[in-house]
Amino acid sequence: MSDEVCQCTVLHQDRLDRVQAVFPGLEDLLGAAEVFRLLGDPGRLRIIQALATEELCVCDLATFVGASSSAVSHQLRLLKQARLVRNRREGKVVYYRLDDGHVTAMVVTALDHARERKS
Amino acid sequence: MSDEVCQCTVLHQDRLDRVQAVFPGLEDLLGAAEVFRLLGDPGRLRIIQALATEELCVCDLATFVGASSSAVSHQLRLLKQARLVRNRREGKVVYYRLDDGHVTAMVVTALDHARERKS
DNA sequence: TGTTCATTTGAACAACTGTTCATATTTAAC
DNA sequence: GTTAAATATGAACAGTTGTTCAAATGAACA
Repeated sequence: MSDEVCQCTVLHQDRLDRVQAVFPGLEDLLGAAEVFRLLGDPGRLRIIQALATEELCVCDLATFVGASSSAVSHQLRLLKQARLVRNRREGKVVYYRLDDGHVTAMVVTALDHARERKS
Repeated sequence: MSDEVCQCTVLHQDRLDRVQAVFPGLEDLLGAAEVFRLLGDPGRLRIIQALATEELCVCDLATFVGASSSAVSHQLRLLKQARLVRNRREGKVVYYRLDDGHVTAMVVTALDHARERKS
């Protein structure tokens, strides 16, 4: 987005003031956007949804979403960086699970929205 | 993602069966992913966050996020298609607001996550 | 040590996304 | 009708993203 400003005369400055007053920190907002961005890919969301039910290894996930383990591993790395998933190693196998309940809550809400607003 | 399958011998078929059992419809999952994708852009999320507080017109939003009204209008069209925002026209001005409470709930949760997991 | 398997990582490439710019609408006021 | 203002839309372009492919870890076991 650029820094261009429209030359409207009907700007509602009072409303913008109220919006500014409750605006979260920019850092937090960017963090939230990053979480949403990661959940916004169908493949990753399928991974997340699977992990909401069971702890699974990379191979399980690759089979489940029908992708290469390399692709899944790349995605899991991103999800881990954003603290959406945790992992533990057991021998050669690495198991992944959701990091906390925030993710599940958001997925449930998004599914509700999608179901109610079906066109 | 391709259709490649890994040749693991330690697949946990029982776990995958349980995951499959509770899996939502593919259509719903794609809808949820689309919602997340739209929330995943910082500019759009800022728009959403502003609309969570006040009903605003395109010019207000353009000023607030520091973008052209054209750019904002493009984004609002996407948000409207996904039923995330509604609009009403009053003369030359079009006012936008959130469509329902789902969005606010997800944003609050994502902000919580971002705040708790700050590295 | 050498081998095998699960996973990870890096680079490159195709596909997608958001902005810009120019051009339409739509409505109100003259 | 004309003009002006707010918003919308289409095409094109730059930046980003996800996958693939090849190569590299890390761990068990003979």
